[in-house]
Amino acid sequence: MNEKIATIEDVAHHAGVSIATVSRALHKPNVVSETTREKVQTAIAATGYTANVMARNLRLNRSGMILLLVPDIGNPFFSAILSGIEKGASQAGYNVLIGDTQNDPDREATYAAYLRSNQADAMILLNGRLPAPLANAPANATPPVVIACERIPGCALPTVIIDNDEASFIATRHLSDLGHTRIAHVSGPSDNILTTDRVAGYLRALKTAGIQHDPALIYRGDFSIDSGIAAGRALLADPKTRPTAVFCASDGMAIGVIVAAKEYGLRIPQDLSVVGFDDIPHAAAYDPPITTVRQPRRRLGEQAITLLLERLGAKPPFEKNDKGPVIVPTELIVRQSSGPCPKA
Amino acid sequence: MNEKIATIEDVAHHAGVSIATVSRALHKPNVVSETTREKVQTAIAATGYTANVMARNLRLNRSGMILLLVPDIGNPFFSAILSGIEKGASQAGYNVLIGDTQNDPDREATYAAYLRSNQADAMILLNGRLPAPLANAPANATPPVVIACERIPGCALPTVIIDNDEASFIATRHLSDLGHTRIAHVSGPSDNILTTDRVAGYLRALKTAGIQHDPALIYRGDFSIDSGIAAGRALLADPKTRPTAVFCASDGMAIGVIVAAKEYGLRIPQDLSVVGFDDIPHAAAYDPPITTVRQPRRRLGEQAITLLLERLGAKPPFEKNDKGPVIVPTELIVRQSSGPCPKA
DNA sequence: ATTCAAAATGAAAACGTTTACACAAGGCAA
DNA sequence: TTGCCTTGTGTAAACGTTTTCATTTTGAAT
Repeated sequence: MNEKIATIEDVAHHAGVSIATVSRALHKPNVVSETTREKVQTAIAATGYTANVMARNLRLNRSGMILLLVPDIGNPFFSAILSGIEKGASQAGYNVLIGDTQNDPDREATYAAYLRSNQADAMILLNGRLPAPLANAPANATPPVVIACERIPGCALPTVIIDNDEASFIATRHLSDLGHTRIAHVSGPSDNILTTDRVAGYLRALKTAGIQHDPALIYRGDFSIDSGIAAGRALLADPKTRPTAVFCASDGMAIGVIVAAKEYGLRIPQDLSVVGFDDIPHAAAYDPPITTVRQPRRRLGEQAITLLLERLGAKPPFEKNDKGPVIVPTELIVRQSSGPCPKA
Repeated sequence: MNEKIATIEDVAHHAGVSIATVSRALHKPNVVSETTREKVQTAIAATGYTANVMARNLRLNRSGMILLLVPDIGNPFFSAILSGIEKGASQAGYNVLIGDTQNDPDREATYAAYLRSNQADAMILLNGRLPAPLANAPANATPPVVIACERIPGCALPTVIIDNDEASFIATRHLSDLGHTRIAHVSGPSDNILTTDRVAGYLRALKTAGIQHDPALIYRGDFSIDSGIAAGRALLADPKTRPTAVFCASDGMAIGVIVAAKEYGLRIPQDLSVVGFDDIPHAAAYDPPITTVRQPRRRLGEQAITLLLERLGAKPPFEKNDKGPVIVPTELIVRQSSGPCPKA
């Protein structure tokens, strides 16, 4: 019962063979004879040997790690995406290392350096920004990187996204179809590509419906409940200019708007229709249950890891998809927070 | 512009020194002369050298990884804990590798083997169960493992938890103080130590208040919204036996109970008081805002990583705590989902 | 028996570091 | 001058694997 951890040499010694044979017995069983294979197996059992992964990785010049860059791991929105990625990666024998960048470019750069220093074999970006070291990389050899969630304009790397413009269009059209003409939009931070796309879809739907766009009806939030409350208070304060419907770029903000609406004594959806985005679990259990755009988050993660594994030459665990940016479909889930426009 | 990644040897060559000197210039700057140090620095800049972390780790026999075992990474409850751990770990130069066990003992064992195979230096358990390889470990040398969230009875490893019994006691007492005598409890899965502790606190509070315990008023859920809805339907169906207050072991279940209560036309809190557990962000924005026990989740993560870094001999980034299981304080947040017992 | 291909094995190099040890140069006291 | 400590540097071993290449063993065909 020696405390020292057994190495391949201990196994070799114990089995009376060379370390090369032990290694082969493990990784190329067909090339080693039946009898020695058994000897090695018993020796492994006897010594309690576990391969030192670091030594192997050094030799093979790989790390078995996939680095996942997330702006904020504390944000539950990413949980399901994460889960999908982790599932696929672990099936392919990879581990997922999560890098919480906190939207700090320095931290992004630090993590991106993991690729160079062999700490990670590949990377998935959930943060919608190309880390500096990558942006400067030579164009001839594309790094093993996949972008998910937010497309990066002008970046040729494999990408998996939802069609934010279209999803936003459909959600807004749902409201105009209900007869609403004063439809507000609570968007995300202005430097966010999601915001741009969703605002575009919103405006397109207004135009299609022949509704004149009122710039005062767009409020910039940050996806949080609190910013939704602020948006609601701002948009609903004046009964004269008050919209009859609000389309929010996140469910959290939709909840916030409803909280604010109740402060003003407005009933949902009789006095005000509210539509969210994401379909987080709480959207269905809210009072009233929230009409929202469902984002297939786990699916998004699965597609991202699939793209990456393809790129790495491993066999992807999920169904493959065509070339070009992969677009996972969204779905408008109509619940009780949206209804016909009240008579004036 | 050679595509090959620069090694320490390239740097040494470029600077006209030995690789040993380069290594020393990086890690023991005071032992190398000013002039060579500069030569090395320029050589590093010229070659774009980044140390191969795997080679270093092999040599140093460490991995720089802290393995975090989570039952389900898709569950947002863990997000904030995660965030606290990640912050502390990265400050101490460690990376956090998240292992999603999906409550599968096999996966737990697989991940626990990372410790042996040098893929991880230490481990934090969020899943309330000791992986098999650890349970069989020799008692003399305790592995670098910290347990968080759920205590493991009879396990001497460093642990950081909340006082579930006491928190539950206080929440229940809050209801009895409001005059309620028929107080139901929606608990978690029965094999969960959290459940045991919270039920105990609930019963203790009833006893203290001189309330006769009715076993029919305990419902087993699984912390999810859906199980809360089921609990609410079961407990509230019969107006004759209906409780006037429900204490739930999670906010999700509290929301579920409220959803069910509204189905029966019950007003919260006039007809029914509901108290939750965790204080997730949505609890405050629900209608009505939910009275709940706040779990300092980020704090919990911080304490866990602190304990672990202490164990590893690194200097902990957060304030140290005394010996014994660390107990992070909870707080009863009284909002509008709980009120006086209605007159009969 | 002899020969030869096939099969199985071992010796040793390589992966890129860190560090113990040896050594050279320089300064200072005798 | 000699000796000796100090300071800086280089040489080479070590970390635990995988894999190339050479060598041995096997077994069948002559």
